[in-house]
Amino acid sequence: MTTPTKNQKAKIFIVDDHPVLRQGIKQLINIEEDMVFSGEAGNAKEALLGIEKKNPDLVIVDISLEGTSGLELTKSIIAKQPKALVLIVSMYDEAIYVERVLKAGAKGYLMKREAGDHIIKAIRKVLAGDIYVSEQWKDKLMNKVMGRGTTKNESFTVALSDRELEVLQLIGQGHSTRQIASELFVSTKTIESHYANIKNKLDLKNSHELIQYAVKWCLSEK
Amino acid sequence: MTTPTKNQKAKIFIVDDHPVLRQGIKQLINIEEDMVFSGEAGNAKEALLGIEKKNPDLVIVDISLEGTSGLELTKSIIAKQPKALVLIVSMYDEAIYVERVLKAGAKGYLMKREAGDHIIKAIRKVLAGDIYVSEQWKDKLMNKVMGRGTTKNESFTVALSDRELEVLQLIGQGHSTRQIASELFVSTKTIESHYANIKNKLDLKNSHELIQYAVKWCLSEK
DNA sequence: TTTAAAGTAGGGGATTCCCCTAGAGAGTAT
DNA sequence: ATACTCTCTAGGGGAATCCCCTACTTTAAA
Repeated sequence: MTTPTKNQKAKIFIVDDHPVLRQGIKQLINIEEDMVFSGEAGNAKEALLGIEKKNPDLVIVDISLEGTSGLELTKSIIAKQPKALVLIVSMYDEAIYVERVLKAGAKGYLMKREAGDHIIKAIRKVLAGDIYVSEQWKDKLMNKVMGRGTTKNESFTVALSDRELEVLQLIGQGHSTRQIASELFVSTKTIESHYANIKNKLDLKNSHELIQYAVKWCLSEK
Repeated sequence: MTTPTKNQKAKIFIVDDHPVLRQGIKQLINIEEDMVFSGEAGNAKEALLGIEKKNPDLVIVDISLEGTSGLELTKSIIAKQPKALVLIVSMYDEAIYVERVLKAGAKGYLMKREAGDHIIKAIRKVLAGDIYVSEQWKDKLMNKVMGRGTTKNESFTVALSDRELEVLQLIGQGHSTRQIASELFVSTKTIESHYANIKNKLDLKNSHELIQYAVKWCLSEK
């Protein structure tokens, strides 16, 4: 991957299994003067081949590819080209993905629902060497990083305690408060406390959001 | 809604909350000589206003709109204009949706993953007064209609009603009972009833299992 | 026409949620 | 050593919900 000079257009490669969406992004990119559509792929295999061939400046990757996920593809790309610029697009607006994606080495996370000019903005920001995340997540991620006070910002994954992690897993498996309490041989009140602490740490509004988070977390750990 | 004469281009209206996707479809339509992009909307409310104003020949509706679902929007459109031509596009590849959508009055069901020329093909078919469904679903739907007497429910979610499915989705998105009730303008008691019915139909023991199921189902693409 | 299903909603007791406070023990910084 | 922080534990109490009922209306099917 080469850095484009000021007179060269940045070459953008798109990996998404929705042809129409590729078309839409392609159009948006080619309207701009400082970037140009370089190639596309509908799955991870084609993507790795195409990227090697076209040597783009930035790769846009859909996180929910069929077969190999966008997350895995990102890791593969970064493994081959540590300096590669990967911008993830996703249907999901979930912190769980934002964090994982950035940890995997991607330089940005963008929701498909966001308007077209956001995509261009995100591309420019990543090309400039910055990290792009939506405004709404910037705050949340900041809170998470800052909230731990002195601890180093090596990871976004919040420092849940062992016990909290254990409870989170059981929640994700669909167990009720009472069930969890009896499985861990403690009071339901204790589990309620863990609920509250986890919710605070993860910045979740209510127990439904917690369960949602827990289920997603359990699924993504596989 | 007026039928276009042979010399008039068919006006196509797009409802989708992904701007990039609208852009992509718009491009594909405007390439063709017998159709033209007429207008767009990102949600149900804008859609109903825009459709009334632009009076398009065909409306493309994304099934997974935020707020009012594409299914509900389709029903509203058909209620206002029984002869309206609605083509549903979806990220999802589920029989439940195909059936539901056609029962709601839509004239076609198309997956976003399908290539661009399929969309044009689908639009032409619907404009001609036919029903469009993907080849793979044609057979399945036929089998279902034919052999309805003998075969039982092969899929769990098939048994859920429209409303129940809507509630399941909102649960999967992490909304609370109260939230869902106010979003759907009904009593919390009604939502509780839906909870109970869904649990029975899906054979789930408690609400935590229901939430777990809902989240997984939402993630695995409705 | 009868039957069934869907959508609505209420009663009422059991349970859980969600805001507090709080103590014991482990680890850490000054 | 002392003070401070974090973890794990658990309770009080009111609000919310769950979960078992019943029940009415409307629409669809047999």
